[in-house]
Amino acid sequence: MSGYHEGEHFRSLFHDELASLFSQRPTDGAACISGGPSGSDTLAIFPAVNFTDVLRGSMMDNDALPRAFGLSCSAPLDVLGSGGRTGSPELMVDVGNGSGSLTPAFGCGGRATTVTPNSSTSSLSAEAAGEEDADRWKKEEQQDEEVDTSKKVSKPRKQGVRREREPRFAFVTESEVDHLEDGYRWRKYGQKAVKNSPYPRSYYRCTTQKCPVKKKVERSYQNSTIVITTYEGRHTHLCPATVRGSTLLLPPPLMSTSLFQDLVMQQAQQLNSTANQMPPLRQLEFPHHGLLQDMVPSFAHHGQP
DNA sequence: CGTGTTTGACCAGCGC
DNA sequence: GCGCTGGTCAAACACG
Repeated sequence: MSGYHEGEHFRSLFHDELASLFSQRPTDGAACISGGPSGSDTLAIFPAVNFTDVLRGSMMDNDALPRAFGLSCSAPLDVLGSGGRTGSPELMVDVGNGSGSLTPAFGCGGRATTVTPNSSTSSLSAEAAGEEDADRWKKEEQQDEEVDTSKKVSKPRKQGVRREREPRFAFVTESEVDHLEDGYRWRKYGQKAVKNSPYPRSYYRCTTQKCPVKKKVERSYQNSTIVITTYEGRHTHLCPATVRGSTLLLPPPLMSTSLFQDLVMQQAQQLNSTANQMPPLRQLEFPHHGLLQDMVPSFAHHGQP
């Protein structure tokens, strides 16, 4: 779809932040989980927080995630779609500096982050493109209201049906593989060249019937080892990898990556939903890998509408 | 044959 | 109006 011109600004910020992130040298304060896709490690970067605390806290406290990203709890989250808008609300993380910059999420609040060779480094922006979408959707709303009387569309478009606002979450992963295994099955439906980037952007759709989730995968033009995965929407089904027995059957890297992404998405979605609607997730135990299995039953609940 | 990928065409929105 | 760009579609193709 169009209207992503604001996204160019976002992408610019995005890449700048990435560049600064990966140019930083390690210190303490960055939490991580090990294990990653395709045999590499995944580091989940959080600004000056301990991931264990994030997870533990998040299981018990809806403010944990925004705190983890250095967001003030007073105004960390702006749930769009509340202004009389229909459809699912958009989760937008206002990073709190008023500029829409991703600095707190990626800049680690002035702290550096460990990135080891051979490692895959992941960071998350819950609705990284929130601000752009806010504007875009306002426009779309206007267009929706104007309804297609003037549009000459060869293909029939749903009339009178408002597009639902899907939550979007961007993951930044350092990996040599473009399409990171995350436990879900995806069907590629498009690929486009990205402006100012030698790397194309791939479009994937969840293959599960009626599941609206899509994701975009592209590489950073500044650092070809960085893969930016943007998820849009929420799964209406269980993770196939989880359903197939248990994640214990998955190789550890896959397991942790999937669970990590699931976890963060879950958290973001949980933050996005009205409080207390979701069943409480079980407390996690970290960093014991084996205890990750305890997460599985909990995650079996998420993605449920 | 079912599933997934590739790829060119198409559409919509924006800026000039 | 035109060109550019992001996003999607769908036919052709590949593969197990």
